[in-house]
Amino acid sequence: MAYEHASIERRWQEYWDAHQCHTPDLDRARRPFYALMMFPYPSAEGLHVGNVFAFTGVDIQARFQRHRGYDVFEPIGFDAFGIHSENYAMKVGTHPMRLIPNNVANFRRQLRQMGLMVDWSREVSTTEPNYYRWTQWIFLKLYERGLAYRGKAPVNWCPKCATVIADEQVIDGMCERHPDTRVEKKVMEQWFFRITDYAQELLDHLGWIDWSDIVRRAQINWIGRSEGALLRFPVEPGSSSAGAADGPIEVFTTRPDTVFGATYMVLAPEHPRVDALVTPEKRAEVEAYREATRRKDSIERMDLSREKTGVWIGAHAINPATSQPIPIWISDYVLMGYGTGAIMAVPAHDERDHEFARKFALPIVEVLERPADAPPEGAFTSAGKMQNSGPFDGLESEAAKAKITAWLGERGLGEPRVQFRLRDWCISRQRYWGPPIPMIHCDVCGIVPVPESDLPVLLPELEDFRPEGSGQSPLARVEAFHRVACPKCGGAARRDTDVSDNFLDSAWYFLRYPSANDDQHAWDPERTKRWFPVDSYIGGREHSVLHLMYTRFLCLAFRDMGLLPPDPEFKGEPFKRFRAHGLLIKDGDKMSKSRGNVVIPDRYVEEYGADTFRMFLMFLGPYELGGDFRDSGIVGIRRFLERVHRWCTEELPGYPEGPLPREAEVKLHQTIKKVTVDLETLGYNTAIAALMECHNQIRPAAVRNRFAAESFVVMLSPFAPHLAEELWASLGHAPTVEDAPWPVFDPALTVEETVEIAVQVNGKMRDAIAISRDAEEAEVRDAALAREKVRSQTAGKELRKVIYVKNRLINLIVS
RNA sequence: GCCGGAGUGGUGGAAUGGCAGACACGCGGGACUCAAAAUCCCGUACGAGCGAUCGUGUGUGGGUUCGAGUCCCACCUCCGGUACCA
Repeated sequence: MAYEHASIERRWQEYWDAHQCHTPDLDRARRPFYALMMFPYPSAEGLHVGNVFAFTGVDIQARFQRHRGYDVFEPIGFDAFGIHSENYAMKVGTHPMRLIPNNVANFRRQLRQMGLMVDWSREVSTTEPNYYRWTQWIFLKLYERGLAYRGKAPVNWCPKCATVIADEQVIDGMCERHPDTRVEKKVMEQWFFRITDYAQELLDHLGWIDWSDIVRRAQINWIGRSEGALLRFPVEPGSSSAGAADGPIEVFTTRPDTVFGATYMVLAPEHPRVDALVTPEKRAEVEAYREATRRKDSIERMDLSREKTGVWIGAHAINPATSQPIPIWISDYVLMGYGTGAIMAVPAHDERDHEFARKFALPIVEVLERPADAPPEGAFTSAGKMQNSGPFDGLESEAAKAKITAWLGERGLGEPRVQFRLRDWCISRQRYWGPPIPMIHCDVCGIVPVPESDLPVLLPELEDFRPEGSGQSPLARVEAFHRVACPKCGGAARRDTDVSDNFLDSAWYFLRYPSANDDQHAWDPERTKRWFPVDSYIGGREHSVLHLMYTRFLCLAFRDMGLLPPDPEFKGEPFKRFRAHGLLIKDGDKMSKSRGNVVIPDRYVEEYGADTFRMFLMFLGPYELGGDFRDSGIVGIRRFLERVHRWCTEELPGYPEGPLPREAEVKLHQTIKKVTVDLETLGYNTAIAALMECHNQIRPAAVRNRFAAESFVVMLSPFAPHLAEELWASLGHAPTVEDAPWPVFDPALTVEETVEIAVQVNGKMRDAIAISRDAEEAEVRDAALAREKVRSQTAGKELRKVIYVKNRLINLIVS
């Protein structure tokens, strides 16, 4: 009987559904294991093989744990809010409310045909009111806690998206979604979440959480902690009468040791003090520069090769160390968004300041001795011995940092300071396709949250949902939505017409899954206690800093609000283990819609079956590195599964029952060991290779051995679940193979009785000898020396030394 | 610039410092067949040789070691991330 994948896969998918095989009892599970895959973003093109690659890796993990006796919960949902969907809807001219259900249905069909062990009874969808009411509820909770605030800030504005986008969505100054569109700066009033309150804790936890190293590093860099000092530079009295009265200008520096070399200061053009500090005769020039900066888009501003520009604003500050007046400049190389938006410029010891000073002929004072081996020109940016620094001359600069900070501190001119690169999370989006922000603006009462009992704030159906480009959300055009009575005073008020960032939708979805059908809570406390944190989360490294950081932040905040149980072990971290999988490469390029090289799985599933396709994707390369997708190899997997099928269903019944030959038995036990380890470490490609090797060896033995056949089928099951069910039944078992325990190997049977030992002469391979296991050196040496090939190499020479690695190799050193 | 990752046969890729190329694809040969497909078997890094065999070989150049794809140093190339962060 041929391997007919279509009927086999249909049969078992129907069986799983009919018997609810993948719907664990969430309240009574004794050994819960939460296997999470990343929320798919259903697009019209449907699922592509990149998604399948990702999900299959999760499913294999889930099935493996199920065989190990865990109650596995593997949920899925759809993340269909957001700018991607909205832009696509505009492109095809269909309303997202009508478009999304079709896309989701198509996605669901494709996912089902892959044979994932997904609990379809707990599917969630971010665009459903019963989901986004809780997204809005989270907003309210953060607001209550003081973690949501309204701020005016220069934000990234994409003219094509016609909305504000996050820093993280700006790629090289271009919009993430429109690589040809430069992102502009625009000052707007926005909602922010105070993720920076958690900067230190988010950083600390990265020291111990079990996550892919690459993601931990990316987050560490993103948080960007740096230690230094906050220094105060008084404005020179008289140089700017209006500006001096507002107190000193604060700067952040990591090099307080070089403060004696600060010969000028630079403020960001947007710095709020500029207006008051500028002298009348300089005002016109300064205004012109500030206007030019405003118009400059971020790509221009970030271009490092560009020559430095700037304007002296006419005023002076006092260097707090030297008490000398230094000029105050503005320049766009100082960013308002980092530190205080102002710097002390030390041209001798900072490359940027050096370049600027050269251009504008500002004084350069070296306050560190330049070692003889350092280049004589340019800024000297390393540590060194202090000079021209008054009482600190001769000190090592590293040691001087704290001393100078303390010395300035005595006069109230400085203090130690830790600065983070991480910024608060801008939540507002001036778009249509997202959950409305549940806030009301009242002229009398100010900002008033929507009462919880009024949630959800439904997103109105709006035929023309295009953004205007004015910065106003399309929702502002809907009078019935916009105008509302103030919940506090009852007077006329206005709803916030922005929607929240799509990253908020996906920052808590895994909390919703176990409580997907709960109308009373966002997440049921008892269930959450049992299923949180998530045991295994596997996803793309493109989410290293955005999704994964926001998610961690929310969970730490929920923990502090008492919305999540205290957790001394994982300290509120949502994912016990996170692993980043690799990307699929196609024709030397990463597979993506924008490159137009995506591959759709349907054709392959139809022709070869889901099992073959799953296994093929896992065989392409190391799961955590990704692989090169070329379909030429898929027949290899197909042939393998056909052989296994034939072996189980046709050959085994005719074979005599009996033990495997020793060699095959050893191979079997070695394979169990190897596959077990490989599944734990996501080494799927080598696990498959090991199964093939094993099969190639036990099949020719031509015996019917229960343990061998059953072990093999169970090990195959995470990769090829439908076929494994079929074979499990053919071996005489009742369904389902998922309940079969993972095979256990006998360590004594993982080692051969005789081993082949490599023989080297002077480090060069010359021969190999078979000898009994754990043989003593003398025995191996004598055997080696007796070999013809060895003799020809050692003839007439003296044996100087023997290096023997048991069961591996012997190296004879002769002279 | 900085931080990661990767460079191994015709191809995808294997290799706790110990026989480089497992496992596959492809290719060559054979069996079966009237023939083909499918299947099965054998071979397949490169060079020299009829051959046994010998030599060379994991991006480049050095080094450590009895022994290096693996460790160290200095480079080159590709991919990803990030960037006037003071």
